[in-house]
Amino acid sequence: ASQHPGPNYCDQPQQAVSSEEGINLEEIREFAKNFKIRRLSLGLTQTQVGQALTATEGPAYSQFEKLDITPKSAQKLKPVLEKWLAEAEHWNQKGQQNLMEFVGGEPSKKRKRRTSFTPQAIEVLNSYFEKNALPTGQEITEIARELNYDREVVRVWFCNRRQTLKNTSKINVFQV
Amino acid sequence: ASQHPGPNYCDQPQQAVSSEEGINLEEIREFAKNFKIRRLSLGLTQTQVGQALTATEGPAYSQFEKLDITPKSAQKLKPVLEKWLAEAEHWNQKGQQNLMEFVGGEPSKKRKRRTSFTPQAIEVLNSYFEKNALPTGQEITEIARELNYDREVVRVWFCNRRQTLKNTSKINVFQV
DNA sequence: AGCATAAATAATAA
DNA sequence: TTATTATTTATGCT
Repeated sequence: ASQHPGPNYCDQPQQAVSSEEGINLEEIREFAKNFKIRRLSLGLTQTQVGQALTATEGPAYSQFEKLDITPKSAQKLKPVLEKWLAEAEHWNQKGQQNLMEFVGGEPSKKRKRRTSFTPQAIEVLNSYFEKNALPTGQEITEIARELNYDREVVRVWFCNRRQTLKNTSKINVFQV
Repeated sequence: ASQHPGPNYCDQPQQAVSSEEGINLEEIREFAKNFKIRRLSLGLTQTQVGQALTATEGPAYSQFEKLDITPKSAQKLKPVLEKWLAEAEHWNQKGQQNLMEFVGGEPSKKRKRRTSFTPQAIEVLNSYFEKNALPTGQEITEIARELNYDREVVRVWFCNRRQTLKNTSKINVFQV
């Protein structure tokens, strides 16, 4: 029977999976149930919580809204939810206004939208890279200004460029 | 009849024709499909076309191929795309250099040939993956050597394998 | 003719 | 910096 014990793309989610990897689904379900009760006590809807969390924690947690999530993410999410809820309860004690403010108005730190460089920009970046793969902060700033891209985006581009160069070069200098 | 659920790039809205405004959606779909084929024949990426068009015509092309666009904009965009593409093809006839100049970028560097793993190799990879979805660099190197594949290819395989696992194996942990 | 997934690369975590 | 994730692109296949 042990032909393809592996992760199963095609099947419906099963009940008792994933005790592998040390993730305790039962525990997570228990937590979720409890979480719901406490959420309802605060008079919050799933949507409210989901949106608040997405705002503060980024889209990685957006699945919460859909209640559709992998065991792994669930594991990661649990402490975050716990902390968030505790905080919410704390504010609630000081009055519902405070709670609503906490839920409602956070600055959003979603994941940055993936920027796509124009072919021209890439050409320029590459020519700089050839000359110097490790530009100083000053140089980065200048390149960014020349290309009219955000400085941070340019900096990251150089990081990634070095990385892929390392990954793809056939001679693996760093291997033992 | 259990179908695989798979990533849910959910269904297209099934409006047949928005006949009110005399816009023929079917025709637009047809055009988009055709456009993609011609674009690929030129060796151009969506990004390249998008950027070139954004430069000359302003934004909102990228949504076009995905048909993620209102019928109205699509209608407006169609002739623009048609004209641009025809022109691109024209330049291409005079040599790829001309095309690239027209588009505005560097000559297309070819992408790595898609490697196809033998079923045996996949079996081995999967068995490794089951035991450990996150092998160290050292382990990757060894697996690659054992299977006689390029190390980078094996590394990427693990990346993608994690990715699809995450995308496909969702359970409703928060189910009540 | 569409799908599965290999490849590429921007963003983020550690 | 290195390692990994997230997102996009496009190729090889049926």
